Amino acid sequence: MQPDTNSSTLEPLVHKLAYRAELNAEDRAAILALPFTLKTMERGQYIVRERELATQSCVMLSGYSIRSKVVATGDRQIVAIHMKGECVDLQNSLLKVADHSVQMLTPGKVALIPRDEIIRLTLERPRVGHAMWVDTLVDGSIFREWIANVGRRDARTRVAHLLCEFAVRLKSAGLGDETGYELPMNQEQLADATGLTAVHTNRTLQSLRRDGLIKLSSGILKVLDWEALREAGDFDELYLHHKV
Amino acid sequence: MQPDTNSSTLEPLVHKLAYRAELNAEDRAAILALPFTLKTMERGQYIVRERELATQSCVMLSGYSIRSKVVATGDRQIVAIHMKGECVDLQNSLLKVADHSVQMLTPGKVALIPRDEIIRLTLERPRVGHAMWVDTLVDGSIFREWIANVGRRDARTRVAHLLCEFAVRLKSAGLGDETGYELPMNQEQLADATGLTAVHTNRTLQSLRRDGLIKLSSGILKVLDWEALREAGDFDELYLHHKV
DNA sequence: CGTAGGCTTGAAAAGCGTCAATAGGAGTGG
DNA sequence: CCACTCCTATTGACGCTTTTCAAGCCTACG
Repeated sequence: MQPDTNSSTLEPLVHKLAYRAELNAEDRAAILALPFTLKTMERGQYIVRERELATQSCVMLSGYSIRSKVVATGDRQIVAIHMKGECVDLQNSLLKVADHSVQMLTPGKVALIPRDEIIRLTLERPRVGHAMWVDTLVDGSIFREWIANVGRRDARTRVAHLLCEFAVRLKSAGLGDETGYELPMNQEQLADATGLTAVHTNRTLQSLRRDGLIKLSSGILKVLDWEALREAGDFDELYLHHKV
Repeated sequence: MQPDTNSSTLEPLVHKLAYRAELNAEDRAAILALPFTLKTMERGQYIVRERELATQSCVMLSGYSIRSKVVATGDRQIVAIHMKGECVDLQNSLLKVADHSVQMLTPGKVALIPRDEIIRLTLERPRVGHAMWVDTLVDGSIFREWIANVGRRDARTRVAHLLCEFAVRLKSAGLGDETGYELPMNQEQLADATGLTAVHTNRTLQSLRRDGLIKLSSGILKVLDWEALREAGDFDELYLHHKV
């Protein structure tokens, strides 16, 4: 089921898009034929910074990245996390000036594709354009769930929800499943993603551990009771639209 | 500048999309030629409910609507507000099963367009597809700002931010400006949009009034000091991508 | 062996939520 | 024109979740 995981081709993107809409062989070939620059990124390195002009789109080939915004008090809110195969910067590049930053969470490889090439491809091959559009709609769905998560859930629920989302998304990227995975974020980053402080995130994780839902140490998360975690996190994967 | 505001044609949609990408006369005509059902909606009426199958997309011709999600505790989070010209249900209809509800905030008219017709149009006229895609990307940008708003800003800042967003969006829809507008939400709805309680929203509004930033009574908001409100709300309209 | 980054802990304060009661205003019907 | 009702706004007192600040502790790694 897992496609070519060669980290030097756009195969992960094809895999992702083919999941969003039906693509024929020519469509796939056209995506693979996109010109791109391969770039090896370090942990913490910025792909785009807020207010910059973005002229390239970025596809994750390996590693993880986050999108974040900084508010007036200097606090940071992580608004999305991206993994293999995801297009992290269509948003910024199509809208020209970046309204948020994108930064590597771990080391990894990315493919930088000129914006104009993406646009050309979508105009020439409307089905590819449709797949990208649908993918953008799914991103939107995740954003909406995150709004609800930080807006209306308490700390414990928020954290559990995030851990559940990770499990499901990592599974479909072939990087984990409901029994556990490698969590690429530290507690401060979890806090920034859930709108909490690092201290409270720590206490919340302890509460989840104490109740036997998870085991988490040195970046390895073990889900001890998936159903309980799912319930604690008010998690319903519908919004991920994984089975289209 | 304002287009035909006839509330029985898709002109508001053309206006909106033409703002997102360049459309020629044929593109515009094709949009206007989309088959649709005109529907007059009452306040509070649902356009789509969470988990329903959505087969139609909905364009707002007049009035306001909200998207919302309900969490396990029964609390509601409003994740978006829509006004004239906006396509409120591409998200749900392209993704087939609705991951959130859409409901009228005020009475108004909407045009229901079969999903397949939208897809057909975007495949036949990639430029129209591109415009819709960009529009979806802007929606995403607004979602991200809302995540930051409810995740990292305090009550006063959140409310002020929302009031600022309204001013700018209403202005571009020709329904108000930075000096004031008709606010189509009550305090409970403001609370649901900002992730606060109605009581605390009330106190927050009073604080903004006391400081001479706004005047708000019976649904009419007057902005007494735009610069101060903007600052109080940590508001920077970049994320609305209004000047493409 | 020392340092740095991340994790953990405690105590106190703050912000926001909860509960419950009151007030105001618009519309309705007598 | 008044009485009634419904919906929304307002207020007060209290409690709880989360934040803040500050210190200490691990563990990986050079």
